Amino acid sequence: MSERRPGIADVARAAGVSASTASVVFSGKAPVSQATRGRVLSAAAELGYTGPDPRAASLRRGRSGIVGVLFMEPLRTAFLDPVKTAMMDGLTEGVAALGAGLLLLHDDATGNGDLLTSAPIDAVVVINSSDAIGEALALLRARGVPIVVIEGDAAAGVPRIGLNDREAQRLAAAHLAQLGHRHVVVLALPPRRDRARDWLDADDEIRFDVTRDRLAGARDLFPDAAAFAVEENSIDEGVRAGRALLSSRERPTAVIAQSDLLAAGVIRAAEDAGLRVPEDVSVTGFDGVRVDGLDGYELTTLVQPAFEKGRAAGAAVARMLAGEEAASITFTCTFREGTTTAPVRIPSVG
Amino acid sequence: MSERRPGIADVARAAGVSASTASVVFSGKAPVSQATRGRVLSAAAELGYTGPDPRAASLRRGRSGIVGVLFMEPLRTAFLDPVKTAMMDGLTEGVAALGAGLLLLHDDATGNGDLLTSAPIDAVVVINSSDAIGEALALLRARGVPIVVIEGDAAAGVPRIGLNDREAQRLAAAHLAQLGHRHVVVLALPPRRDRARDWLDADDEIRFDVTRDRLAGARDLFPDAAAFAVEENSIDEGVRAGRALLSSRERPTAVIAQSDLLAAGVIRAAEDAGLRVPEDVSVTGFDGVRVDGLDGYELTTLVQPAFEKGRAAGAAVARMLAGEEAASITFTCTFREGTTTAPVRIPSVG
DNA sequence: TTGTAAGCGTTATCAT
DNA sequence: ATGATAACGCTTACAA
Repeated sequence: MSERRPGIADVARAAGVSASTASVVFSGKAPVSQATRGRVLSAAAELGYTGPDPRAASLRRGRSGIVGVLFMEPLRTAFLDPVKTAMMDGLTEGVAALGAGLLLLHDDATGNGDLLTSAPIDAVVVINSSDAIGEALALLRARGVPIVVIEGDAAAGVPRIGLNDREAQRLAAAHLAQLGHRHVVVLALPPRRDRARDWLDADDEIRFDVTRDRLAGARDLFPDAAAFAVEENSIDEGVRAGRALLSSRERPTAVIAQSDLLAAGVIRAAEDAGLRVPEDVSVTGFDGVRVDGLDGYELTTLVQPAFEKGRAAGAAVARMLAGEEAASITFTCTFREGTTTAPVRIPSVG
Repeated sequence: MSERRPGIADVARAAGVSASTASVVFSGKAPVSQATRGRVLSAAAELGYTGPDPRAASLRRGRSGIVGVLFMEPLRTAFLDPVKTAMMDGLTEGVAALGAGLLLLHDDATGNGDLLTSAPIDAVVVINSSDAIGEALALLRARGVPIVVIEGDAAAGVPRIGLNDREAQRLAAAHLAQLGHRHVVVLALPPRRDRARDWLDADDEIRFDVTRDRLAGARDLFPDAAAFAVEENSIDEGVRAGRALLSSRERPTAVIAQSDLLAAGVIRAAEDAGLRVPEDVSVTGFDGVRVDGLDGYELTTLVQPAFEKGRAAGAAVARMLAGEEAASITFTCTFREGTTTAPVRIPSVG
C-alpha cells in the first residue's frame, strides 16, 4: 500500500492533459488556457502534488538555485562580525533576485572538502579569502563553478568585490593628523591565520589584504606608526590589545583601529584605565556598523557599504550565471566624524 | 567546438569499463579492483571529469544532501545572538555526519516562500518558531519534508529540541531568594514579533515559549515580579531597558535577565547610573555564552548547551531521514554562580 | 569484480 | 494552446 508520491505525470493523467502542459502550468513558462490550468491545479490538489520535485528540475535545468558561501573561519567567529552578517543579508537579497538560496560552506576541517565537490551549487561566493583558499578554488574552477570573491586575493579572472581600504583609512589618519596627533598607533586585524596577538614587525607577512591595505593607508600619514595585531575581530580582543597599547609609558594620543569592534574594545580599555575618550586619547574605527554595547559614543569611523557589497556579489553571480562577464567592483567608504576624536592636548608646560 | 562537459559515461568509455563500474569507483559503494580503479581515475583526470554531477546524483538517490535552516528573523538579528551561532556550529557538525550542508532560509518577505517550495532540501530545522510559522510548516509537511524544531512551538508529531527553561530559570530565582532578595524584576525577551519595548501586562500574549517559560520559572519564586520585555535580544536593548528598570524610584535589588546579552546591558546601565554590581544590584543572565565586551564580570547565569542543541537537531534529522522516529529532546541548563550576584544589602536603619 | 538495463521526475524542443 | 519525444547524468538491482 505504500504509494509512491505522485509525479507530474500522474497529475497530468488525472487532469487529462500531457505532462508538458502540466509542467508549464507550474512553471508559467508558456501560456495555458484558464480551463486546463484549473483542471491541472485541482488534479494536483486532489493527489496531494505540491509542485515539481526540485531535484529533478535541477537536473533538467542544469541549475540548482543554490549559491555556496565559503568562509575561511568557523561560522561562530564569522558571524561575530556585524560587517559579515550585514554582507550576508545583502548577499541573501542579491541571490534572491536569482531565486537562489545560500548554502553555508567553510574551509575548515570535517567533511567540507566533500561539500565543495558534492553539493549541487551553481556558484560560490568566497568571503575574505586568503592564500589558504587555493585548493578549494582550484577544485571549484575545475568543476566549472563560477566564483566571486569578497575581500580577498582573487585569483586571476575571478571578480572581486572590495573596498578602497587604503584611501579610506588614509582619510581617518589625515583627520587625526589635522587634529594635531603625532603619536599614533594602529590596532590591526589579524595579518594571517593562526597568528598570535602581538606587535607587527616589518617582516611580518600580511596575507589578508584588508589588514594590509588599511595599514598602508594609516602609514601614508604616519609612516612610523607602530601596529599591534589582534587574533580575532572582537570587542574583547580590542580590550586586551587596548590595555597593552594604553599602558605603555609612551602612550599614543590616538589609536587607529582597523574595525569598529576593535575600536569599541579600545574605548572600553581606556575607560578602565581611567582615560577619557576623546580628551585623553582619540580612537577611530572602521566599518560604520552598529556596535552592540557601545552606547554613548559615536565612533569616528569609515562607513563601508557592507550590505551593498553582499548584494553586489549576488549580482555578479547572476551575471556570471547568465554567461556574461562580471567585473570586479571597488566600493567606497565614507568618513564619518563622531565623538571619539578630538584635538591633541598640548602637554601643559612644566 | 563548444564541448559539453564529460559525463561518467565518457569516462567509462575512455577507461574501457561500464558506466556502473565507473560510478562505483567514485561512490565507493562496492569493491573495485585496483587496476580498473586506476584506469577510471586516470581517464577522469584526462578528460577533466571532476566527479559525478550532484544534480543528477540527487535525482537518482532522492537526496540532495541539503538541510534547510529556517529562521523567523533576518539573519542580522539572528546571528547577533551568540547562542544561535553556537547552535549553528552544532547543527553544522550534526548534519556533516550526514554529509549534508546547511541552506539558509528565512520566513521573511521576498522570495522565500519560493525557496521553501523550490529548494532541493532533504529536511528543515526551524529555529525559534512561533505561530507565524504555521504556513511554512504546512507547506513543508505537504511536501513530505522532515521537520525538526529548536525552541518553539512544535506542531504535533514534530520533534522539538528544547531546554528546561522554567526549571532552570527557577534555579537562578531561588539563588536570589536565598541571598535575601525580595524586590526582583524580570527583563524578558520579546513575547512575540513586532511588539514594542514595554512592561508586560498580565494579558499580554506571549507567543515565544522561551520567553514564557523563563518568566514562569522566575515567578515560581517571585510571583509578583514585574517584567519588562525588550524588542530584541541585544546588549543595547539591555542597556535601554536597564535604564528604565534602575531609575524607577522603587529600584529592584535584583534583575533576572532572560539572556546574557540583556544582562550585560543591564550591568552597563547600572554602571552608567553609578550603581555597583553586585553590591547595589544583583543581575542574573541566561545562556552561558561568552559576551563580547563584558570583560571583567563573571555573569551568574544558566549555562545552556547551545552547541549540543544544534548537534542534536542534526542527529534528529539524520534519524528521520533514515526513516526512524525522532523523539523530542529537552536539554538541561546548569546554574553557574558568578560575580554579579550578592546578598541583598540591609538598608541601614535610618 | 564487472556489466546490463531500467529508471529517477522533470522540462526543452519541436510539431501540431 | 497543447502534446509527443527526447534528453538531463547518474545509480542500483540484478545478472553474469
